[in-house]
Parts: sequence; structure tokens; C-alpha cells
Amino acid sequence: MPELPEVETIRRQLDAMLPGSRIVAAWAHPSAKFASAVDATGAAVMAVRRRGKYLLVDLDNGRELIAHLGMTGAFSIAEHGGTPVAGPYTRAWWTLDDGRTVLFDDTRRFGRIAVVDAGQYRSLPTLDALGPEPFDPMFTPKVLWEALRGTKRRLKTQLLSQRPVAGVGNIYADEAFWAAQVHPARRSLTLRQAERLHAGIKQALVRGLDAGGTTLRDYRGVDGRGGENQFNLDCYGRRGLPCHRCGDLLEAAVWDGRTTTYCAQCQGPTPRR
DNA sequence: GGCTGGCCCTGTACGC
DNA sequence: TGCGTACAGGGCCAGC
Repeated sequence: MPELPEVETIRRQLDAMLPGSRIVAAWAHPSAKFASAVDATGAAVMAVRRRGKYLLVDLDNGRELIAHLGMTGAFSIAEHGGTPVAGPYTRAWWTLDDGRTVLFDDTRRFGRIAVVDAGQYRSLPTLDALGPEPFDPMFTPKVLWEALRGTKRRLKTQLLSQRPVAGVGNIYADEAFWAAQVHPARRSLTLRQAERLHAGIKQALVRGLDAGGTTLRDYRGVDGRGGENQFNLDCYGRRGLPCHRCGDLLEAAVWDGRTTTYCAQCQGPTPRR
């Protein structure tokens, strides 16, 4: 499940390989989620950027190719020429003028490809309303506090909406709340708690970036290699295992359709509502 | 306008 | 061994 560290790892790999190449042919799965991938045909790649969990490929015709990896999306590059070898889960491919082919595979089809006019994200409402980048100086504890206290939703649900901050998914949210010792099911927080959560978010993401991402099942970089942050996790997926801080067994629950792991001792009792 | 819950989608794990 | 079911979850959207 690619989140910011995984998407950034892929971005760095693609940005080192694609700029300067022109797309001479393309194919897309007929699903509306992928069909517009062929609209990039004829354009040259200028740069590969990232916003939250979205990859933004700048094209030289004033358009952007946007990719969201969903749960199982992955890019790979076939170096040799000839007919692209699409697998059963290939959802799009682009052949470049140097003979290489970029493939996008997505087993569960939660991903998405779109080609839009540069900066026009109205067809992607989450991207259009994305919060600040976590390493942007404008993302301060106070900004986070105000984004979270202005809602009645659970703090984690609001965080996963991508509006308080961009790029945090289930794994890094659980890690951040654990590090901050804030219960994710709370619906309010103090400025002091927001300061700890702000630090926890950045700490969790930096650990993920330094480890090349978290590979629990599907995530692979463009080079086919997984990340190693799964060995650093303190909370996510550790239900029933001892808390690395207090030794109590971690608990898990489903709130708003998302499984959440937490330490009832360190992060406090579950709010009644 | 904010919030909730259902849906999409398929491999894996597990029980019978 | 084979079948059925539950589960994983990011983003979108309908309904309240």
C-alpha cells in the first residue's frame, strides 16, 4: 500500500530514468480508471514530481500524466525494444522513443491514471483538495492542530482524508499516533498533542523514506526491490504483540472502515464516541 | 458543506 | 482437496 515514502522512492527512480524521452505509443486497460493513459502519446517527459501519494509526470505539451498507485500499483521499465510484454495485471504501458517501455501493473485496480491539463485537478478531488506536504515549512504543528480540531471526525479518519497533510496512509498514521501517544479514535486534541503528532508524522515518514518504503506484501520499486521499513514498525500490524515502549499488548479495532492498531496503555483508553 | 458508509477489486488466509 | 467466506484498504460518491 504505497504511501508517501513508497511513492517518493518510485518518483526518484522514475525521475532518474524518464525525462527527455518521448512517448511514441501507449496502451491502457479499458476501465475508466486507466483509459486516459493513452492521451500522453506524442509528448515528451520533462520531470517526475510527487504530491502526497500522487505521481505527477510533467509533459512537454502542457499536460500532466497523473498516477495513483492505489493498493497494488507498481511501475517497471522494460529495457529492450519490440512488443511490450504486458502481464495479466498490466493496466497501462507507454513505449518511449529509445525503445524502452514503461509498464503500470495494478492487481486490484485501486490505482488510477489520468492525463490532465497541467495543474487542473478537478477530476481528482482528493488531489485537488490535498493538504500541505509534510516536509513543507508551512506544515506546522499549529496548522495540523487547526486542521484536526475543525472537525468532529476521529483524528485518524481526518488524517487519512489527506486534507490535514498529504501522503499519510494507514501504516504511517498508526506509527505517528503511536509515537505521539495520542489515541487515533479521539475527536479532539490539544495543541500540545498536535505538536507531538506533527513530530510523529515526520518521524514515521523519515524512517520510511530512509528504509526505501515499507513492503508488507505488494510494494516494489521500479527496480523490483522492496523496502525495509517493515522491520522498523512499532505499531502497524503488531496487534497482540508487546508495545515497544511499555510492554503491554497492542490492540486493534476497525473505525470508519479502517483497521487501527494502538497501545491502550500509552495512547490512552478508547473514547466512548 | 460535513459526515458516514458502501462500493470497487482480487489475492490470501482460514474454516469446514 | 476444494469450496466458501472474510479480510485487506485509498479514493470516490450517494445519501443523510
